[in-house]
Amino acid sequence: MSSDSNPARYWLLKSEPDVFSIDDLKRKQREGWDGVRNYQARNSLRDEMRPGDLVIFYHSSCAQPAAVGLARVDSEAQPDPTQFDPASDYHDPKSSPEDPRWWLRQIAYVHRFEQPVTLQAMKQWEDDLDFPLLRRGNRLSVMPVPAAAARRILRDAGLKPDQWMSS
DNA sequence: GCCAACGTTGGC
DNA sequence: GCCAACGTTGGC
Repeated sequence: MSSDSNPARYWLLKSEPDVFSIDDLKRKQREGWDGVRNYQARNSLRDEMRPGDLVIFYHSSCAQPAAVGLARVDSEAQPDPTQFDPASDYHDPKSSPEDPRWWLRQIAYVHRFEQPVTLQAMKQWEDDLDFPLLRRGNRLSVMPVPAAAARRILRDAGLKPDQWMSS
């Protein structure tokens, strides 16, 4: 729940569907979003997200890059345990449990779009709405989504307002 | 598979 | 602190 003066924010999380898709999240219902190893994305995860914020789930590096569903931030920041695991691809020997470098959030499934909103379609918007995804060369895997862009995506995905507003 | 864009690393 | 080299991302 959020007050008018402190509205929920919107985020976009990229995932390669061959690795972890919206259907995987739907099946598991909740997932620790681990493996983020970029400082800007880390700062969003650790410092800026709040439980209850909505997440646009985006499929990248695939035949049809697109926003494919909705999720919700479902925890405070937690140290990403993969950074301490020498067997993990995400192991970071320079990090320590006393001063973790990488953080994650639990993400809860909300909805799988019946109509994905493709990157191609978003690029045809008459205005990029200051959406970082549409900026040239963008590589962030965790990014804020301006409210106007989030509304546009949800509308184009065929959702009505009462299907996504938190209650 | 190509390659533009960007982040990180490390020598100096 | 600069910056060239290198690695990664991700659309195409």
